[in-house]
Amino acid sequence: MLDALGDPTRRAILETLRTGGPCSVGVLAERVPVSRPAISQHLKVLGAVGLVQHESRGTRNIYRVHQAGLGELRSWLDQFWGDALQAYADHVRQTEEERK
Amino acid sequence: MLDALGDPTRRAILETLRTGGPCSVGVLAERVPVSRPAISQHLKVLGAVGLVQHESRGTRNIYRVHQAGLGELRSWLDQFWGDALQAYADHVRQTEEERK
DNA sequence: TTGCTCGGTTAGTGGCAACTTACCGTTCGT
DNA sequence: ACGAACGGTAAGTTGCCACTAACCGAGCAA
Repeated sequence: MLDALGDPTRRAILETLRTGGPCSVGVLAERVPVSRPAISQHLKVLGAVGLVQHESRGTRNIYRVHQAGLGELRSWLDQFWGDALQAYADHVRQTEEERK
Repeated sequence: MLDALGDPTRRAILETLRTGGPCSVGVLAERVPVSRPAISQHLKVLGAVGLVQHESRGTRNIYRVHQAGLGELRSWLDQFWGDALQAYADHVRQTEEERK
């Protein structure tokens, strides 16, 4: 998930799909400065983690961003946020007690 | 930001700081299966993007997760989410009109 | 069917980044 | 002041991954 978002090219693909709406692989290859096979490989990765969804229309595949992956990221972030605050509070309390 | 979160070892460091609370570099090196210099380098990266904060206490540096970076990630995610929905709605409306 | 376009797959290469080893500055205890 | 512990930095190596070139299958039009 975060591994998928770690690559700048994959983020550029997502950005293109976000701002321009769903489009085909060929169009993506025109807008993102890498070859078409590279686009395919990145779309495979993005699809595996649920960040992208595709729909066959004739010979061309239309890709769009998929909210499922974004939702997973959001819940992960919320959990991380809460736990970090909790752990920090615990740590403060613990060091307070050690000071006594 | 997302580049920093793209590395598994860095996520392990954050996970350790999250669950165990703030701790020193040496302790982190014990809990995460990499050498101490590697920990230092990763902490440098995490600190550069505001995901981690450190505080010198004697010779040892205590690191903890910093909410600033998490907040930035959250706002980015929220914006991305909204724009994706908007772009999708636009695309649906556009294809509807093309169908006529 | 034949030709054409679109796109996924494979093989191979190059570059980057994560890791370790060695070194050095800093700070505390004795 | 001396030694030890802690941690950041430099240099060097290795492994992985992003990329391209070449190939192949699938669907549409003539």
